[in-house]
Formats: sequence, structure tokens, C-alpha cells
Amino acid sequence: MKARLDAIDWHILKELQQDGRMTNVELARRVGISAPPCLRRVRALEEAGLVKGYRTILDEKQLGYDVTAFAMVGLHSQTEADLLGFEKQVAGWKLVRESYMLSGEVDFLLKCVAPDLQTLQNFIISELTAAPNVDSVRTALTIRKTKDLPIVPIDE
Amino acid sequence: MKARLDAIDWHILKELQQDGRMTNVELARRVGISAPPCLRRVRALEEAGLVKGYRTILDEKQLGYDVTAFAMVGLHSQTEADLLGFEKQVAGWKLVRESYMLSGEVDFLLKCVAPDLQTLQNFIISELTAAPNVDSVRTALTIRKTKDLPIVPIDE
DNA sequence: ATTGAAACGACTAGAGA
DNA sequence: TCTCTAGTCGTTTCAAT
Repeated sequence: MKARLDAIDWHILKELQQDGRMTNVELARRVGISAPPCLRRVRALEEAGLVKGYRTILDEKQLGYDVTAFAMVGLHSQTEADLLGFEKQVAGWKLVRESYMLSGEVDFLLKCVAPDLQTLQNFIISELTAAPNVDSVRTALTIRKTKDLPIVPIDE
Repeated sequence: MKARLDAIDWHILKELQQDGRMTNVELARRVGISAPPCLRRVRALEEAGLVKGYRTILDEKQLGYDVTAFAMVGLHSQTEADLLGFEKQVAGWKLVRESYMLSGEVDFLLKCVAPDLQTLQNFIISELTAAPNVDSVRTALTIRKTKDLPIVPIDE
């Protein structure tokens, strides 16, 4: 599963992680090779699944989504079937944008985005807390995001 | 601060959020206008800060970062100066990739990525717990990421 | 605001080192 | 592997609406 990459591949990944819309010629220039092999490397990295996709980062506040919160969810039962059942529920909730299954007392961490507090509270009470197998829910509002780096710590 | 967008702008944001590397002509085709005005709209959205950037999503596991964990940090003092002081520390820790200031008993939620458990534990014990003003640290390992959507819930 | 045309530059296949 | 060349296609400016 682990990939074998040379220095140029790492450099490509580092540049793309920081600017996913960089043109191939600019990328090639930065990593010090000509455009055709650079493009082939990018395609190979996509093919291998190391590059999972390209995403535009939007400003959710300016778009009317003022509230971001984390919900820590404990379940009654943690059998694989029940975990999958809960995941399926999560998949259907539009204001849950990210979900992590955790070890420890909290079973799931859900990142929720809503236009306002009211909408968030309605969701927590009417949907999340009311869902089958949900034992406990603790919610924390985010005051601000204080750091937001691409997920892979490639040395810079 | 809120932006006034028409249906085409929303459509552009929706498409770009899902595929940040789409060409402008393809984007224009999808939203139903010709390329030049489409490009000007995208530039305007970038200018207005609604588009904050473009990012490539990498597979951290394949790249040797097997461990993702969340650290919930409580501080002794929550004066603005002390919060800023902690944020500054956080900025310097390379394996903390995202950080959120929260309301409630937990002051900060840190998303950490490390090559292995050992590295994570070293960080938690030697750096995080040892940092000035840090009161309590609770850590939860992620077993799997069960949902990962772009952050703004544009209806699809 | 938009379209359409045109110049410019990037993308990408192919040939050859 | 790479570089170089060349044709195709995308980007971006501008005139006109």
C-alpha cells in the first residue's frame, strides 16, 4: 500500500497540495523537469490513488454558513453492524460535512456546518439525538479556525 | 460581509468545490454560459475572497502518515493574550494540521497527523502537554474517516 | 452584463536521445 | 526514463452588442 516516490514526486505533491490549480508547465518549472514527464507523473500519482481529488476552498461564512460545530457522539452498541448503521445515517445528514470514527469513549466526531444556531440546534435535537443507537451527544461551537493546513505534512 | 450571488455564481462554486481542477471551458459549459464571462466570474469570486484557494487532496496513509488523532485541549487561562499565545504555539507544530478554538470546557480541538503512534505520543507528551498554559489534553485516535464532503453544503 | 473572434499560451502525443 | 517538437485545445483580451 505504501508508495515509493522519488524527490520529484514529493515535490510535485507538495506544490499541488498548496495550489491545486497550478498549470502543468508552472508545476514542471518548479520541480525542475519539462512539462511532458511532469504531466505523466501527475497522472501516475492520480492513477495510484495518492492524489484523491482537487477541491476549491470556499469561505463558508461569506456564503451564509455562520455556524461550525463539532458533535461528539457516543453510541449504545458498537457492533460493526451498528457502526455501519450509524455511518449510513450520517451520510444522509447534509449539514454533517465530515465524520470520524474514534477510539475511546466518544465513538464519532461530526463536523457540522449550518446557516445559524437555530438550524444547528434543530438538527442536534430532532435528528442526531433522536437517531437510533445514539447514547450521548456533546456539542462544541467553533469560535474560530486558528489553523488550516493541507493534511499531509510535507516538509517545506 | 455576506455576498450577493446569482444562480450561476452558486453553480460555479458548486462545480469548483467538487472539482477544483476543472477547465474553464468545461465549467462554462456546465453552468451554461460562454468561457469569458465564466472566467471573469471566477476571478471576481476569488477577488471577493469567496474562493480562498485550490487544494489537492492526498492519501495520507499511502504517503506514510498512518495516524490521525484529535487532541482536545483545555487551557488554564483564556484571556485573549493567552489564547493568542497558544495559537502561536500551535502554528509552530507541524503535525497539527487544523486547529479550532471552541466554546465550552474544551478550548481547542487539534487535528494531528503523524507517521506512527510513537511520533504522536512523543508530540503529545513532550510538546503539547508540556506547553505553557496547557491544563488538560484528551486524545482520540481516528479509526476511519467515514464522511468527507466539501465544507459548504451547496444543494446538489 | 453578454457573445464571438482572435492571439496567446498550455496541454499532450509522438519521436528520438 | 528524459527532452524536443508540433498540433490541439484552453485561456484571456478585446470589440461589439
